[in-house]
Amino acid sequence: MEKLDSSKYALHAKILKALAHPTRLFIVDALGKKEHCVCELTQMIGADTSTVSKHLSLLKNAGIVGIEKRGTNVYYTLKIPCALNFLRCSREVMEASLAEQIKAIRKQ
Amino acid sequence: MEKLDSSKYALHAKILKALAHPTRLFIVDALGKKEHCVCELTQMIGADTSTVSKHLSLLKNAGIVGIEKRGTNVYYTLKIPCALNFLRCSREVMEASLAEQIKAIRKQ
DNA sequence: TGGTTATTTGGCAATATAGCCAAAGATAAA
DNA sequence: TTTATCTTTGGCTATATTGCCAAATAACCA
Repeated sequence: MEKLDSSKYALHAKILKALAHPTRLFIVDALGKKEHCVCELTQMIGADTSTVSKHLSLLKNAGIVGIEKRGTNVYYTLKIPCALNFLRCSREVMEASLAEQIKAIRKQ
Repeated sequence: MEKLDSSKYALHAKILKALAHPTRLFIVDALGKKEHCVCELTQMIGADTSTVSKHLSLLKNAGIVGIEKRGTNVYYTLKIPCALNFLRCSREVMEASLAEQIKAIRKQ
């Protein structure tokens, strides 16, 4: 096992942190189906454009999404399809976790 | 696709957030090999016991680890082995991301 | 019981994050 | 150039997170 202070864990954490927000998960999910410009995503999400833009910039920084400018629009694409496996996997974690919590509640 | 305000994304994000810290990734990695008590993890990590305990409690809350008390020790175990697939997957994301960044630097 | 070790919890300060508004940049059309 | 649209950035406040110390709790042993 690598040492804690090695960069491995920090880099891992950075990727996970980038994905660890409901809005950003929604964005990754949407981009997994097709590219979208900021204005489309803004409408789907229903937040301020600047807020959505900042989420996108965060995802771009983590290398998860990429951009393509066309006219005045900026289209975002999912660069790492593996991120979707991530989500599938996290669903399993989530469901196992929920099942456990339900069991715990019933025990009371 | 589900709506943004559905609980799906929030629950996903909660799991990811729980994993999104270098120390907690280290812990999950370590517990993937064998159970450990708090004192062992504390020594490996080199932080205050209370800090490690709080990280563990956070992971427990997310349903990722479980505990077994033996004597005065509390042994933590990885409850969701899928979390390790997570890490493998995130490694791919990370490596793809790094490769991209290196490419970007060379372009300058 | 009292003492010892292991763990958790409360409290605090430093730092990071999220989301809004307003302003600045960028691009295209008139 | 002016205008309009799309996007990003700066600034701000509210909130959350992290990590340490100190104190409380738990379990065992003498």
